[in-house]
Amino acid sequence: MPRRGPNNGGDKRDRILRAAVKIFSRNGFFNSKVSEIARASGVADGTIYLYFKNKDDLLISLFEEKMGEVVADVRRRLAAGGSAIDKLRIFIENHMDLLERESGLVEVIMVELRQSTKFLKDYTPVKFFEYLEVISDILEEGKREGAIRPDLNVSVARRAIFGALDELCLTYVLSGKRKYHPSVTAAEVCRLLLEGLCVPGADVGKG
Amino acid sequence: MPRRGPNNGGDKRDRILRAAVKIFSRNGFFNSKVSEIARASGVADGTIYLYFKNKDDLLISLFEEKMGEVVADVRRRLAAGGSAIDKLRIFIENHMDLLERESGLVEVIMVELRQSTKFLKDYTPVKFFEYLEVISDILEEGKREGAIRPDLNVSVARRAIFGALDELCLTYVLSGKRKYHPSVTAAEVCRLLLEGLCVPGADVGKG
DNA sequence: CTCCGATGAATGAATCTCCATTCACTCAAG
DNA sequence: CTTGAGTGAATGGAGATTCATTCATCGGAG
Repeated sequence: MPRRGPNNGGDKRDRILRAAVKIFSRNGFFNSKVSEIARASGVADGTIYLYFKNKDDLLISLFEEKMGEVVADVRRRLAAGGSAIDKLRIFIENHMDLLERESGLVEVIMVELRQSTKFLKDYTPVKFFEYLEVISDILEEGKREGAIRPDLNVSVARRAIFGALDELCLTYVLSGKRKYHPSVTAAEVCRLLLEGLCVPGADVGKG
Repeated sequence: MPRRGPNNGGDKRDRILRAAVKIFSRNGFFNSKVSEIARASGVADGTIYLYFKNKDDLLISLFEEKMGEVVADVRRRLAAGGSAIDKLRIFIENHMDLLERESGLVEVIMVELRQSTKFLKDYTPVKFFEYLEVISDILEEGKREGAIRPDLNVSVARRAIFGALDELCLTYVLSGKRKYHPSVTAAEVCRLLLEGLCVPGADVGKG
């Protein structure tokens, strides 16, 4: 009884997505076979095409749906309140911590999103932009509170912050997760971003 | 006379590499055909295999040799002297400026290097590490001069700096080079890195 | 209640396309 | 004549996608 019948339990689509995360993160999109994903999700090759238009669509759905969960989750954590600086800290810690909770997903996003954003025609990474929005929101709030420089260019800063975190996650993953534990790194980056590289009060030659 | 004969002028290998940069940056590694690169470099398909072991090797050679030139070039610019802070500024401006001078190369490195570092067995991006070394050297020098916080974790900071720059370059490229001119962005990032996000003297709640 | 045809989810072998790589051959130069 | 760089058509393998087929389930008829 548990094997056949239409839409056996309704979890097939999700099983496929989860398997895709695993396979894509292990081999990369181009080196992953649809048949591998089928095997890993306990489904026939053809079944994947009942739920996704094609291999590209599988990857895009993965980005949007899983990234959507990540955005919703971090928004929930931030809603708890606190100052903008607190929130930035929470955001950063949460980002680095994703590596432990959802390492496969983070790896796929880090490594494949660029490729896809650049080469897949008519794909806009909507949920990824939302993630960047979360950073903007925090920075703007910080300005209002007077904690963050009012002349900060938020749209450059949010990219810089994301880029820094992303690169550090990548380092962690590529090192076989041996160097720089996420929580240690998070603290270090927080300080770098908040205080900068210089010794307090040093003349930096503005301009 | 100019068409036939062994190693016609000795520039074939370089023509192939240059064409590869163009094609890979346009289509991505996996969507590029070896025959396209052959056509673009005015060479037969088989000729490519006289100079490179296979398609992967072509990409790796491209990374190492072109990146090597980039490293040598930035080192030359930095040798001029100045304070560590000046040098960091030069480094950042140079990095962002590469997008104008060598956009194809920068795009290939940004988009393909991650894939390759992660999935190509036994490939260590030596020249890329050297590029990171350049940042470390500047930061260490800054510590010695007393301009940079002595407790800064250099190996986290250099990755964060690279990541920030890389992401900003990517944004510029993906926006069709319409948003955030490199030189403007460079100035903004410099300030972010040197002074941080906060208003001077603000309490950040260290620890 | 039982039987039967309709439905459509699921399957996975077969197909179809694509492309990296090879290699038998060409020919300029020494 | 010999050498070997260069060629590009042919090959072989891979893997995305298709589709004819299977079978659990369901609803209506008897």
